[in-house]
Amino acid sequence: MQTGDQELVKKINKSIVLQTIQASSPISRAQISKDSGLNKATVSGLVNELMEEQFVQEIGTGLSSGGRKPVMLYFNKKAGYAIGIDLGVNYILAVLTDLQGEVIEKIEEPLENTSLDVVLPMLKNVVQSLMDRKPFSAYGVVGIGIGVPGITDKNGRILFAPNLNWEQVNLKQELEENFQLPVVIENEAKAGAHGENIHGAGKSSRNFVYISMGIGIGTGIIINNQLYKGANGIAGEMGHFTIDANGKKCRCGNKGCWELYSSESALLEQAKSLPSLQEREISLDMLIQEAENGNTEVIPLFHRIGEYAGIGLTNVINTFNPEQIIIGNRLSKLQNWLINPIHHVLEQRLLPYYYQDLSITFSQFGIESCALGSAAFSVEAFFAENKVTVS
Amino acid sequence: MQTGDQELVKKINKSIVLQTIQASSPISRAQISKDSGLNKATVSGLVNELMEEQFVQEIGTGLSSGGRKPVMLYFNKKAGYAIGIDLGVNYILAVLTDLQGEVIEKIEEPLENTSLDVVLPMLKNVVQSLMDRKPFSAYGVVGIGIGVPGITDKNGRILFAPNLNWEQVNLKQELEENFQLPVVIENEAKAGAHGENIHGAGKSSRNFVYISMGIGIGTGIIINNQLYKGANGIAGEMGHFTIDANGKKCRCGNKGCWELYSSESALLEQAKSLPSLQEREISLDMLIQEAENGNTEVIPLFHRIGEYAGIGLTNVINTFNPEQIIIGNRLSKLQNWLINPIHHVLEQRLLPYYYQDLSITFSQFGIESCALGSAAFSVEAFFAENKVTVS
DNA sequence: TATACTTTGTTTATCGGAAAAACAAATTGA
DNA sequence: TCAATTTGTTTTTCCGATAAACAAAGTATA
Repeated sequence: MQTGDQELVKKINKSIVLQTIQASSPISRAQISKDSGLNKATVSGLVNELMEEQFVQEIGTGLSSGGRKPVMLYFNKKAGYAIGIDLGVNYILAVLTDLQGEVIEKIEEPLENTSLDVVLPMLKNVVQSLMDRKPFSAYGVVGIGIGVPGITDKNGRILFAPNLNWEQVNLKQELEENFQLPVVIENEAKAGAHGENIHGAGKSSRNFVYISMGIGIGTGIIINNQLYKGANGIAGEMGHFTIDANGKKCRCGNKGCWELYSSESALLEQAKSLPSLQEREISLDMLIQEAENGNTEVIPLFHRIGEYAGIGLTNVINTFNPEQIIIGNRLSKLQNWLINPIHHVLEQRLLPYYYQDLSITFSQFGIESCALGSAAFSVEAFFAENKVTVS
Repeated sequence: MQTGDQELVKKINKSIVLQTIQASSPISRAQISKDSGLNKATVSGLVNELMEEQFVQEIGTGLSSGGRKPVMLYFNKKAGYAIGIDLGVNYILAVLTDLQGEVIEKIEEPLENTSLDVVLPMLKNVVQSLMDRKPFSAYGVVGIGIGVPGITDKNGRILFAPNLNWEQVNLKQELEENFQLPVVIENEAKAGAHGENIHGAGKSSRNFVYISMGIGIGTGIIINNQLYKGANGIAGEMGHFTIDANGKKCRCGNKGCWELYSSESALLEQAKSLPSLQEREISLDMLIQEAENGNTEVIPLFHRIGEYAGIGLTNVINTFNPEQIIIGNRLSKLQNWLINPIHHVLEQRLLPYYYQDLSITFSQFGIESCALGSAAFSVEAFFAENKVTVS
């Protein structure tokens, strides 16, 4: 049981100080004291510790406001680095970020074969390349985070990833042994949600749902600035809720799942039967091209996808009453065609109390949310080790 | 911002001590120390304060385990009382409970007219009757909690209660002025969920969803032993998620809402067209009677309601990955007819990872969950005032 | 029956950390 | 030049948890 003692108090306050600096740097000790409510002396002491630990540095003096000039502090985001990877179904996107989540290096590789024998060596290569390119720093690379398109348990085991055709894969152990670094494995949508929460469109919301619209639909639920994982860590499979009780059979066992009507798969499937696209190679980018050229079959198709997105979102919103919905992953490219049908459906189907304070946003990072969120998981694990929490 | 200081430490530890006593009374100071990890001296001090505040009392000595006999402590649940009310669509159920949630007095009255002019005086009467019957105690009645069938905002305002035909009602203010006691207003399903979490079937789960199957379907979401309310306090309207995108129009604006297929309304509506029940007054109790007598039209109807309950539950489970689902309110009386169809549908539609550790339970209190949960809200608010938290 | 050992609960001493107060340093403005 | 102000450190005080010592009350055993 977690009891209260001085250590806990210090951890709480040290976190407050560090977070204040991160959020408002450059900032003086005096200002931190005013913002946080902590005593000046307390702030001074904690700042000194953080400086010894290399997490905070003095940058010089600021402007006087009628007295002694303040010494400005900033968060030393270059004290260490993290690696974040989005293991997609047909690509690997890997980034090296600093402690603030800024991308320093980036590697993107296509994935033609998803068998573990192929993917694992590729992953190791990619990680090694990024490690080799890291700048010198106090703590070096502090961890590796990976977002995967499937459900994972609390120990980082991949239970089931249908689109990769994986079952029961212990990627975490494999990589930890190889690199001697802590590895975090999480579902791709959960990682994306976290990425948006820490660095992206969800920075100012405490309660939102991130909808990853890719090959399928995954979701990440942020409650009180924390990722909700559920009892076994597999909450958020809202792509598989029924929106048509007697609809098409889904691979998951259910019928009429949302993602059968509103996802990249659904889009490509439906595009196949458009007369104007017969005998052509169909891809997302190609459809976008067609729409931009004014193809009068593709545009209504996009609208229909948007309407079904709205129907699913109605469920999400009735369930969570979020401040915000963030739509990410590949279909966020369709933003311009989706946004109106979505709003139209929501206006029709939602009670006004749910709709009035709600904002529907598209991902700031497009496809990078997942890799950034994964890197952020590693950064947090590192800080937690150091008796500080950031988020 | 909530900073860490000694006061916080004390509050945390005092809560731990009180909760340990509540959970394991009778218990000695030494045992509390072992269970909680707090030092003996710390426990002694905090227990003394709790005794001064009348929340804890010594009951005598226990058995020796080879040394000095322990002094046994218990939670003085009679130090105060709370009033909890379930404002149903056609009844008012009010209870007077002790601080542990044990029912001391109970009043149930039918409600023929839901206009505020009728309901408000009745409510006041019922509360006054319970107040008059309260035993003598240190703190008296500490608060009033009310569960209502509608959505409420964070200030206890009833925004919209379609079945009562209420909009924008400030019940809280009205009653607080009348009784000079703190009043908590909450949605009926949220209160029920809380009741089950504190005292009922959900006592041993940290993550569960309570499904209130009454005239409609409401839900209460418990995450980490806490009620999730959403951004505006109106999360959990899962009775209104679409399970048939092009289905019947619902009063909420949406189409194909779950509660149109699996609720008391849906049941009664469908029962009307059964040949064997023509020209008869149809009610829930009457249908149960028929089913018990082996009516071969009613039993399949119950099964169908169960199947649709299962379809909705699939969505709930894919979303939350809960440890437990608790089904309460009036349709919990149909437990014996619903449970098999529900399990059958879940087995078919859920991935095994969601199903394997999940338990589907029916409410321990039947219809009383809401009143008990409402009373519990008041008790907690009272303790929070006293620098202690219980839950 | 005496004595050694255990367990319980209180008292005392110590320690860590926050806050308040005092102070030193740096700057502005009159 | 000096008063007023702001910043940041040092000193003192206070609070609460913990550890250690102790007192009280029991059991077990020779």
